[in-house]
Amino acid sequence: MSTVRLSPTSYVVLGMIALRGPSTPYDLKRAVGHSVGYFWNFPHAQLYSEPERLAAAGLLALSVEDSGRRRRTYSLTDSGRDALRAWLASPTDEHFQMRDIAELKLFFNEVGEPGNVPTLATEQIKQHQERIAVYEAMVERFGGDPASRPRMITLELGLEMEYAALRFWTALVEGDLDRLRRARERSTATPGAPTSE
Amino acid sequence: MSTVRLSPTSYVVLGMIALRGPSTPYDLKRAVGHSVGYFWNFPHAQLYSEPERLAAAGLLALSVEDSGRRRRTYSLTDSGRDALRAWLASPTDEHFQMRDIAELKLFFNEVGEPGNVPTLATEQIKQHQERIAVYEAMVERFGGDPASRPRMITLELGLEMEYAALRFWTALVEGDLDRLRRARERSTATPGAPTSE
DNA sequence: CATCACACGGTCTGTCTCGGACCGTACTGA
DNA sequence: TCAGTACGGTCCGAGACAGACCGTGTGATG
Repeated sequence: MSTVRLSPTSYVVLGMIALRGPSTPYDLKRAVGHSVGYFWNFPHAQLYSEPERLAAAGLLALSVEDSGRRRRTYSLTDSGRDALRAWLASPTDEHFQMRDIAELKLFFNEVGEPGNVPTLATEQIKQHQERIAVYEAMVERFGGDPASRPRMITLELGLEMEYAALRFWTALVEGDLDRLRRARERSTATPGAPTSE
Repeated sequence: MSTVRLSPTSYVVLGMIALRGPSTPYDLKRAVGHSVGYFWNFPHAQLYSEPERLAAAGLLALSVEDSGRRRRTYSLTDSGRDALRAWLASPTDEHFQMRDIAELKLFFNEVGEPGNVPTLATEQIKQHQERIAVYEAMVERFGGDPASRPRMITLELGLEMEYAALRFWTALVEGDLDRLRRARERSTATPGAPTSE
């Protein structure tokens, strides 16, 4: 019941249980696999340790069922729901973080062979196309279901990002970054002044 | 001289030293701050411990200078350069990872108040605009310098991503995700088949 | 009926990562 | 001479992470 620091991972767990109802870690593991997992990956071991922490903090309630195989089912307590709601309503200060090995390699490419870049770009184009196809398939499968509609919205963000990357690597391999730049400026209704901090 | 596992962080260190020449951790800290740091953040403490590991593995050479303040200067060894080059030439298997708290909140928003979403979106729009302004300023400052040109290219990727996010949140707040979708499809020369597997 | 393979459900471990608090040391200028 | 502040660095505890590993049921097979 002591207070703990809640990390994003904590909120993923709370959130998943809020959306799905009482769940075992294994349930979470599978559910995460084809939803949040796409844009916030973490090892499945966390889905066993994290609920334990949250239960210790009183945000989840544990009920152990022992018929046949041992199963720990966690459900949201009132204070768990409160914590989640408070987080959802709180301002988001951090900017998103990208971790892109390809971008790193590009940054340091001067040190290596010039030939590396086209290869890299070609790989990336393929990967992003594949990922786009996966996302599109998900939209196709679940897009019709009104119940899952709200969660599908984040897919649009994901797609937008994938396309952005795809356009970049394509332009790079075609040596046409300027056109990219121009298209970008055209596509956005004038971003306005940077609202000096 | 024993072998170590090289993480992306290791390559950031090797890469920075390759680009800048011999450096102290503090140099790296500052250099990272206004370059790689934008798309691959890590705590500065790593910039003290990581070079040590790399030196132990023979990829960096340490020279301690003791005039006045103690300074550890690391420089690239041949095998360090080789390791970096090999990495640059190696295929990149992992997809990029995003960590976006705002996206998480959006995903779980059904659980909270409906009013949260517009607020969130507005915040995000502002943040992305600010970040775009920072990037543009960097382009303006360094874009003219041919020496730093290669490294500027990654800024284009960053900008492309920022604009993608900006467009998404803008569309969301305007309730016009469909237009976003259509614009996306128009903007890309047909992505082609997902190249099975 | 025995047993084997395999999906299920879960645990554990060691190593790295992450922030952030904290601490001397020089230089600067009042 | 002293305070303030940039410099340069260390340390620590909590979490994140990958991945090896392990019991348990179940259905197929001989």
